[in-house]
Amino acid sequence: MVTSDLFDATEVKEGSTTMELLETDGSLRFWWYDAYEHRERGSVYLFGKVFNKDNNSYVSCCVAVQNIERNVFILPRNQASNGEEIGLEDVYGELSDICTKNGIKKWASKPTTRKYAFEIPGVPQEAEYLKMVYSYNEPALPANLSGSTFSHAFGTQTGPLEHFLVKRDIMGPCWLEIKNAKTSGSKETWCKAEFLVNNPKMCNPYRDANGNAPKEIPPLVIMSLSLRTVLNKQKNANEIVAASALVCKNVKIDEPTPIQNQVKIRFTAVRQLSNTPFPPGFQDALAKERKLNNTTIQVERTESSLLNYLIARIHVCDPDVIVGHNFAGFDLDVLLHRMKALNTQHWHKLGRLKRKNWPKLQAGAGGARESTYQEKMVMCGRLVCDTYLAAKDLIRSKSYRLNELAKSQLKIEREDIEFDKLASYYNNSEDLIHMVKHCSFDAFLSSSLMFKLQILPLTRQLTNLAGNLWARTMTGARAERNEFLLLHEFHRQKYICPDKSFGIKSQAAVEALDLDDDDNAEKPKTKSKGRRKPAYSGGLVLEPKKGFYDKYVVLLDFNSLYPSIIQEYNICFTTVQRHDASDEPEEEKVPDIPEQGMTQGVLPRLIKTLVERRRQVKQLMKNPKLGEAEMMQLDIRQKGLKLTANSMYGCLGFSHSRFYAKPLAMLITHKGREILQNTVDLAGTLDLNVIYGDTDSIMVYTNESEMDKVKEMGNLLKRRVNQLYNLLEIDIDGFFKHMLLLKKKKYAALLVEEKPNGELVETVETKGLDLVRRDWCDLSHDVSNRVLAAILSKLDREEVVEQIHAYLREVSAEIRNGEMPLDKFIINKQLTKSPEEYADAKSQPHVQVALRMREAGLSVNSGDTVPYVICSVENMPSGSRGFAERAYHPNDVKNGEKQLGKNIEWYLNQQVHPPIARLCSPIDGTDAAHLAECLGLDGSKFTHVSMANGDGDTYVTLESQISDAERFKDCDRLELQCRHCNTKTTFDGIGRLTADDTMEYGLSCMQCHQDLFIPTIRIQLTLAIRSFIRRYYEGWLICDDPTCSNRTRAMSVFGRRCAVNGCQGAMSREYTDKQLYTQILYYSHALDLDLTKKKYMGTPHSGKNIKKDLW
RNA sequence: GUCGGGAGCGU
DNA sequence: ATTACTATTGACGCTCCCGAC
Ligand SMILES: [Mg+2]
Ligand SMILES: [Mg+2]
Repeated sequence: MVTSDLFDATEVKEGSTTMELLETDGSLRFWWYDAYEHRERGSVYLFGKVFNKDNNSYVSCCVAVQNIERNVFILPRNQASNGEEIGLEDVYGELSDICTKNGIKKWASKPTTRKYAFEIPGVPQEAEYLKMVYSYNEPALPANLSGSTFSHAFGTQTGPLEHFLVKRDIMGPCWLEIKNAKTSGSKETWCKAEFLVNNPKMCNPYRDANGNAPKEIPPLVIMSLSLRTVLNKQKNANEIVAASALVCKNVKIDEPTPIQNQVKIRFTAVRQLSNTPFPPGFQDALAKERKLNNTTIQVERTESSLLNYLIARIHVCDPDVIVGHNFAGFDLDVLLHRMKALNTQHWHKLGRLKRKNWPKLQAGAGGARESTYQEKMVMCGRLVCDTYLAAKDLIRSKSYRLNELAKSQLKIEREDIEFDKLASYYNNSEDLIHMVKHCSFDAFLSSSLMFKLQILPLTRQLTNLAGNLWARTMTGARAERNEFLLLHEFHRQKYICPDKSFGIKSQAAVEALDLDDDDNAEKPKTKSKGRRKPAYSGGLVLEPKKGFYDKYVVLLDFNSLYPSIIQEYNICFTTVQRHDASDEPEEEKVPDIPEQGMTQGVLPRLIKTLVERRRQVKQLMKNPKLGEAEMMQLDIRQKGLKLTANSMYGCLGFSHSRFYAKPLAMLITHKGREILQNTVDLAGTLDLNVIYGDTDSIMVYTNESEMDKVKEMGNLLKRRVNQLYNLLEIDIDGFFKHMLLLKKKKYAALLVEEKPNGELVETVETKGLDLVRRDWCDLSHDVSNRVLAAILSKLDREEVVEQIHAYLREVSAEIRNGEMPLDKFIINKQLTKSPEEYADAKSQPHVQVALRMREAGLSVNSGDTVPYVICSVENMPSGSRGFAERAYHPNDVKNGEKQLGKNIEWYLNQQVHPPIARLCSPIDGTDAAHLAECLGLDGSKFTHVSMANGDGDTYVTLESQISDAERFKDCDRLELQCRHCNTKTTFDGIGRLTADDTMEYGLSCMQCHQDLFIPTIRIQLTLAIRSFIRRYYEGWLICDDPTCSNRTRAMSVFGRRCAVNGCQGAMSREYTDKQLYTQILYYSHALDLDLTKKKYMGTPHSGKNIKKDLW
């Protein structure tokens, strides 16, 4: 081993007691993964593992780094108010006074050059600062400090941990080489080994002889916890009745070892309920169970003894990671509440730092909501891996309860025990055993989930990229990760970074306040719940050409658009000029892109390295000889790099970020819109039919069925687009054989992929439809899926409609017969606040159900998904108070307490029909009314399309599906007067069938067969079109009730309701926009040369592009 | 139709 | 000597449902 020769064994004097832990040169090699800062003392406790050579195993270890010093950068003013020059001595003088006033006794300073590129106006790009160094033992300088000789003081609030990590360039969990580590006299932690370092510079990331960081990391001890509680209503406390743990002693997180192959230990502790003895036969049943499953089941009399047992086991196992489903939102707070109430000794063994004082706990029974910051701090030294939080971050699911995740991720059925009835399990021994096993099983499930979702490797990767705390990555703090990444990078480049703003107003807060003052009368900034009103405009979404496409659509998509824009245009804090001195009022102006020759900014370079590293990793992954473990490691790396690059943009626009830079975010989205629009325009010039596009993608309808031609068209556009940019790249993302495009962000398509062997594989891709949303029940999903499958199939359109109708009749009968299980009727909705915080709870089913659950003693918090079923209640209290009153929890319905029945008609009307109607809206041959009838519903509520379809949506209909004769049968023919014979005849288009069944082409009079004069045609056509447009805008409305003959142009105040007394009909346009569209389309077709050519495969004798002339 | 409230998909 | 404290939210764009008026 090569060591730095500056510090060698001579420096290490003590260590005889820890000889087995130190290296031969006396240094300590330590893999750290968590830290705790002691702000006032300027010390940081690093937690991690060291190798114990005595018994060849790793032990937990803490290194307390002391004497971390504050660094404050003082920016001198150019001139004093009296115009005199200011020297650093003047600044020093004023600073001395300020220090005395603030009680700072010892400090040092020296001039230092630093750069600045952030949002505080008036700070020069580069300047000589007075760098002030002093101990954290001394008081902090006030935030936003300034004086007569200096304008700013940076870094006054920076804590020791951030300072240490940034200065030492420590990027997440890694091996550290610690010199001069001393064994600490007093044990401050529960770690097996403990050291002190009195100089932070003694801690450095360990590099091997080649200057690389070692790849291997120590195995971790992972403990999964699961609790069972009973709500004591008198004391309003969740009391613990059982606790289970599953410990994996030797987890190599970089290897994909499934949980089955891990070395595991299990134990469970269960106690009596109050002072009632266990049910008869329980001890015998336990003995049997222990033998059968070879597990430890500890029986305790009281909650207090149960907790003592648990804490003791935790201490012995000394886990590095604690796993639990909703551990941070429930178990942790409950444990702390109970240990405090029962005065449990050594409660702080839950974490690894010894404590004298209790943190402030959450109000309430315990486990009511996410743990407080201080509560989480108790855990320091042990990482908390909350599978509930992680799952929310990593996957989309209908619900994030353990049941659902076990089923979808692990393919394991978990029994749904109703925790509000937990006490009843104490009635007999079988039930109690069952409950104990269930508790233990949950510990297993949540560990399994952790392994399956690869939570530890992924979060570690992200942490290593950003250089923050692993424990923070695990709680999901995305913005903070990004801050650390930038903090590290800008510090390396000798920039002064923006300070974290606490109470004081940040740039963003000031801005927000200004806005509020300006238009106070306007609507509040928050549109709904926590979601704010947008601060600037985002991606461009093209108006879709709605309809069904039965030939190939090509999807092209820019590869990570926003990161690429940052690189392409060199967008960075350091490059974009944005302190607009000229124009004060127009704050919303998008800044200009930096000049071409400007040196590459920090941000673009950062992104570039991320992208390049990802490319390398993906290259490595192509190696077929890779083992499973290596493949997994590479894939995690690749994912982490992508996530990190992509999150950069979002954080620029985040108003609470330290690196908030709205102008940069605005510039990026502005360029994004510009790029997409340019792409659309370019496609237009290539005669490609762009049917849709969203932010970074466009879809082109090829009107081709042959893959080769389709590819050719896609590649043509791809080539032409990519010529325009240096780095930015568009790529073909897929080919859709059929596609149903309903609305912006809502479509389904048949994706065709070519396998390496040339075989074509079709998969259905569904975006945004009700099908993919959890707030529609499975019944709705199932029916929609079937209908969608029919629509996307290659069947004749008529057959499709027939099939759909038949299926709907069949399924509605099935539903009415009660053949559907209850599960199919469950609707899931998330709570975005605590249930009692809803102002209008009465009209919201999920809130109603949540409140009822809470009343039953269940924990329901903000962020939980609430399942409910809409029932038909026989004796509704006077006045139908809305459907929310009829919402019940599925368990209540199952138990049949109040004889609840699913409200079949409600489901058919509200859950099945609307999504189906939306899916079928572009499909000819059916409509909402018809679909309703098939479902056995009252179809008359829906306007018949034959009468009027005033919805305003026009659909692309397929030339191949409908003959022109059919489509244009209701259109008025074009009447043209001939200059030669002066007769007015009906002109049937430039290609037409004459009476003797022969084809006739060209612009000639039907009577005298002389050529028609083009300007006359133009005038007559214009007049005709105008008359139709006028007819449309006259806006005659008719009632759709056949018995009512109301025809009016007056728009009712009741919207579409018919104004005639007693009439229940709805008003709709007599002449609809669809009719107008079809009419104009007819004229266009009648005179379109290309279409006529295609249609009749002939050669017209008059060869001019008539269409262009006329329009 | 408007406003308000509530869902959560999309990029 | 002890204690308290923030406060923890990536962005924007686009439907869809309920209710009152
Ligand atoms: Mg993309
Ligand atoms: Mg895309």
